[in-house]
Amino acid sequence: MTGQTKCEQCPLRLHDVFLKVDDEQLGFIARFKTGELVVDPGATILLEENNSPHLYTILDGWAFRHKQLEDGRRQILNFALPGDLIGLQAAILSEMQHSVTALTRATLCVFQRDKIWTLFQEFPELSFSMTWLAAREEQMLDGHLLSLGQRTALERTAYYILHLYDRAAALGLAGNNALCAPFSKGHLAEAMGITAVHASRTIRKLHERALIRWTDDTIIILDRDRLQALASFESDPAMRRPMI
Amino acid sequence: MTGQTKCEQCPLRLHDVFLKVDDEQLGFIARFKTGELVVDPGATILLEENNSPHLYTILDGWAFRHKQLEDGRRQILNFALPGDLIGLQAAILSEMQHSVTALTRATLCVFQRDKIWTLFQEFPELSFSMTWLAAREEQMLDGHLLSLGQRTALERTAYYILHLYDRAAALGLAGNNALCAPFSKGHLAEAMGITAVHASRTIRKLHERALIRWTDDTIIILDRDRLQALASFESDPAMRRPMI
DNA sequence: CGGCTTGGTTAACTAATGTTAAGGCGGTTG
DNA sequence: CAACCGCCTTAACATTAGTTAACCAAGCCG
Repeated sequence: MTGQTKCEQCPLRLHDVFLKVDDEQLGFIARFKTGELVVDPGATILLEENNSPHLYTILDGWAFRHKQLEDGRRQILNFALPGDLIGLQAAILSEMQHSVTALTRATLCVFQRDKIWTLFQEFPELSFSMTWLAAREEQMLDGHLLSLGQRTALERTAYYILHLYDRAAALGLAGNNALCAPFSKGHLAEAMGITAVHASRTIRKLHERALIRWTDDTIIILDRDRLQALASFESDPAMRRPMI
Repeated sequence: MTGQTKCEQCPLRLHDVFLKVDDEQLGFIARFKTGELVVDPGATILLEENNSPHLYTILDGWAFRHKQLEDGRRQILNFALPGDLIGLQAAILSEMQHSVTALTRATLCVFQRDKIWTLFQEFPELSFSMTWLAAREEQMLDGHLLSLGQRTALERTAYYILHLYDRAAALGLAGNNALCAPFSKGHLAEAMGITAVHASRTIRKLHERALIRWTDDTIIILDRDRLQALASFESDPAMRRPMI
């Protein structure tokens, strides 16, 4: 492993949301990791159709997965935070049907896709973790699908803010009802499947109802109970999770 | 294995969309399978919150995954066809956040969730297959998310019909541009996140433009090219896939 | 047979969301 | 400093989709 951050001293892994791995697994991960990638905000990490030989774990920073129609309409599928695995579809299905773009300056651990088979053969725990991560992404997408299909723009906005707040908070990136948002309102609109104009109207409504305050790059949840009720949001039980 | 269909003589597995497995793996699958479940149309296979000890593969019939808001608004997340794995989220994350309901009379292979760990330890190929299936479901959800977020009701309808036609056709359940649809227009509406009334209007428009014909339970694609263009649908490359 | 339910259709009307356009504000750059 | 750009906001207006309600047809059941 050639990157600057040694897996054995990974600062992210110290966080207690992540399950501990034994030394043997950690050793494999260290060998699996072939480098580190640092990207600027807005940089493309993975491009649809463009079959990348890499698999990544976000070590630091935010990114987002997105997909577009021929005419340019774009949908943000999900945001990706530290600890999230990126490029699994390409690695497993050998076909990437979406792109990934960095939202902030981000650091990524780079894994060689062709070693993934060794992982499955020699490390059942890590194979399980990989499936776990895929199943969890699926679960998040299920939630977003419910949101896009059934919630109104107002409910959707409330839901999405809570969703992101909770994910960030689990990593210590948000707390005290304050989320330092690295994304623009336009990004949020794209994730919710509404126009930026309508997102603006909708966010204003949440302000007027004194549910949130969004100034500069910080979203403050003023009344979580009412926000949750509006969104009919159910927070995920706190749960430790694997990280590769 | 106690079910009526022996894995070694599984009729579904004969289909050439499915990758062949060696005898050792097949033997494990046979032991992993603890029974067979036959359900009537409309029967609940898995219920949200209700932590089931089972994992299923659809052997025959159609089902759908869905999720609802407190007030009853319901979203169909995806349809499930023969060969699809059901309940992976519950098995891996020990938490089911959606329900699964049979659309037709369906036969399911029942697997014991607690044996899944043995699978990961002893059968790397099958572990890989499990991740493959999870990644593929994720990919389909990505597609639906793009659809709900960005396509109009008309485009979405065109997209969804093509999506289901292709999935069914890969299994020999559709062909010659005819799909024998086991779902109602209302189901399709729920999958697309529009009301049944609006779905009716939308389907009528597709009729008027001579793109499809939907009589009784059969959807006929009259002009695939134009339908694809309308939806800006890109068909998936034909690909063999694993089945457990 | 007759009434009931389910799924579907249609129309008229209402509400939600998209579109277009104009302008503001902060940051950057020549 | 001025010009410009990205991001956001607002308003007026257009379009899409949701709601309600009436009606049909088919299947089912007492």
